[in-house]
Amino acid sequence: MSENQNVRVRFAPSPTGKLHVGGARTAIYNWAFARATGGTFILRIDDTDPTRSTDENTQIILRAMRWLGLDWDEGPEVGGDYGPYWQTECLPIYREAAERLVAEGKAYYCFCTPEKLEADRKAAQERKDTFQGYQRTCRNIDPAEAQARVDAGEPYTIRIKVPDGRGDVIVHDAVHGDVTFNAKELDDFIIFRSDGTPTYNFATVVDDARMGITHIIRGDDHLSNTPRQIMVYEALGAPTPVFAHISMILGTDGKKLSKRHGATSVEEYRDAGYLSDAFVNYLSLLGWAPDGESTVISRERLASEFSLDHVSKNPAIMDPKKLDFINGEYLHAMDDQTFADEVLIPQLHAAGFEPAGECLHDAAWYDLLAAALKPRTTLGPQVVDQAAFLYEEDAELEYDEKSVKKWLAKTGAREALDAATEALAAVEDWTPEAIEAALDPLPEKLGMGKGKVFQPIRVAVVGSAASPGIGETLALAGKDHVLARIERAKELAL
RNA sequence: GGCCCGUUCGUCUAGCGGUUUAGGACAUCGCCCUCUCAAGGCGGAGAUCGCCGGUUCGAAUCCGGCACGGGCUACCA
Repeated sequence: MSENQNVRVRFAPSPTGKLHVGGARTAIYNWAFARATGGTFILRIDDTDPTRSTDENTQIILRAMRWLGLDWDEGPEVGGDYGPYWQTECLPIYREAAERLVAEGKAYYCFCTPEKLEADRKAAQERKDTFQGYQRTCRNIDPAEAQARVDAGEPYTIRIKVPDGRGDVIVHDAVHGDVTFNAKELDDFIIFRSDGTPTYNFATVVDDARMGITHIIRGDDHLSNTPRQIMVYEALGAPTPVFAHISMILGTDGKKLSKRHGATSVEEYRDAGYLSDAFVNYLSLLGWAPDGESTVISRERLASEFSLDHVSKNPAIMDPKKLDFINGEYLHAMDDQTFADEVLIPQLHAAGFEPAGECLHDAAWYDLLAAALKPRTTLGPQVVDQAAFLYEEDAELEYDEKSVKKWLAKTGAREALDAATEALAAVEDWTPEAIEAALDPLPEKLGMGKGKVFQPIRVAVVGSAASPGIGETLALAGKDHVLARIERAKELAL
């Protein structure tokens, strides 16, 4: 990747809402591309729309970026040599750039009212013109006259002047290849509104040029706007960057992602218990594949192997099942200690099983619980249901009806529980190994299958027929509780 | 209306004219392991590569048309 020594990329969200998964993936690709090429990753806040942009949203986005682990080299909080990194602070810069284009004859004042534009558009439609854009009414007004009208206080916008005979405008796109547009189809579009604010297509280009952005990785809804933006680069006399338009992320029904698909924002995934690494892993593979084989890709690998030519062109449907699988892979790869500290214990606190800031058991107990639950968990909060039986009062433990019917209310169950009581009461060192050593001889002694013996014990202690191994389960529950629960369950056993 | 983009198993994808009886992963199904539930191991099913033509000895791969989906065409971003 040494050919891209001076790569500068940017992620430029508008703080008009939370960071959604599509935006997150765009951010990830920009970040990964910068890291893989040894370039610079810039974060810029595109808040030109003051009515919809809020500071709160900005904070949410910054928080999401940090959670995702996408560190930026320039931007809010870290600064940089190409500031400001907030568009609202750049208004004079845009103004100056636009005025300069007018002075150079590359842009012009337009005095058409919205009503006139609307009427023109309608007329073009009725005439069935292939071109339905701006009719260039004000393009040839004498500059001196235009200036006089501006000075007189007449409302105006500023339009870019698409050069006559510009011919084909070619967008060099790293994922789509060269995409050709005919300049004749391009509007003399507005770069400055009558209220004195710049339009998006102008402001971004001014900033991207000013910041020396070399590659623009963004959603492919911008592809059609790109030739317009190229007109601005050319008017500004700035080099045009390489573009990379990435596809959309869709919901499971193949439609645009929306609330009815469940979680759409990064923070919702964080709150649901997904691991940052797993989430980034999943999202990066949604539209990019290093080799077609790998499913679990470390952040390090992403940051060293990411390349634009392996980005796919077609929209991707979000698959929650695969996200869960990958999250599980990361969970299972943790050591027990880490799983206990970062997943298990926080979840127990969140569930209210243990009082905030306090641990009811010793470290060894949590490690044992972690070891027992880790392979059974693909998403953090799942440990809550699995551990719930450990936090019930013995007398209030609820029995799952089906499990009782299948294992307790059966002949032989009573016999098994009696034998268990005797064997377990004699266990001195209450560890999984010792418990299993005590229980192991029972099936043969009683002449029953292992299930016939162990399942009634399990249901008695857990309340249901599913739990980790019997040794671990009983060890975690504690000797006194186990014996009490078995005693209580005998009433249900035949 | 015009312009632009996209289309490989249910899903994410590999594939860049012959090595492809189209590979992997998730999901699904079955088997093994087993005291249950998971995890893990093994295996199965699943794609006439959107459709129709063309180029070629040979096409998922190149070209054209069509269909379907999406985007832009705003004093939204």
